[in-house]
Amino acid sequence: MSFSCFIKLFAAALVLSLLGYYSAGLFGMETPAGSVFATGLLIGCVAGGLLVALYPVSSADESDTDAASSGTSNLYVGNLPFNAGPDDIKNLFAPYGEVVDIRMVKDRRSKRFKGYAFVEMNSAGAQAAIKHLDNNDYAGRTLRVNEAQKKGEA
DNA sequence: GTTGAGCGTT
Repeated sequence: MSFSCFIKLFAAALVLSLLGYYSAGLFGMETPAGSVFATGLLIGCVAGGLLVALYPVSSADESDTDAASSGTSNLYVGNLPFNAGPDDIKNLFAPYGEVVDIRMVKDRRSKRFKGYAFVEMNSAGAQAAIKHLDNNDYAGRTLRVNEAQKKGEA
């Protein structure tokens, strides 16, 4: 979420700075290219800041309505192989429901995967995933899939 | 490139 938001901000700033650069060129300004690009960067930063100030409202509203309509719940997924990635988890849970979010827990210090993750998906799919994936063999290990205890979402 | 029970991070 935060990463995609940051990427969007960065992309918006970049695009708008280029826009400012070309618009300055359209005005026929004969200023040095460096200052023109600097002005474009300034415009891009201001516009990007405004965009980010407006963006979370609509985004939160959309996600809230989506979460409320689908009824998401998070699952605790443990005993995962260390070489598993978000795509593997997504592929595991995708057949049972709509996977909204995947958070892989890694060690805060070493940034390494700790072997368990949290998957947020719609409640029906969550129950189906628990029924089908819990205590099942995956890559030589017994998968643990249960409802998460904390950080629950309404 | 390391590890193996575990309910978390921005």
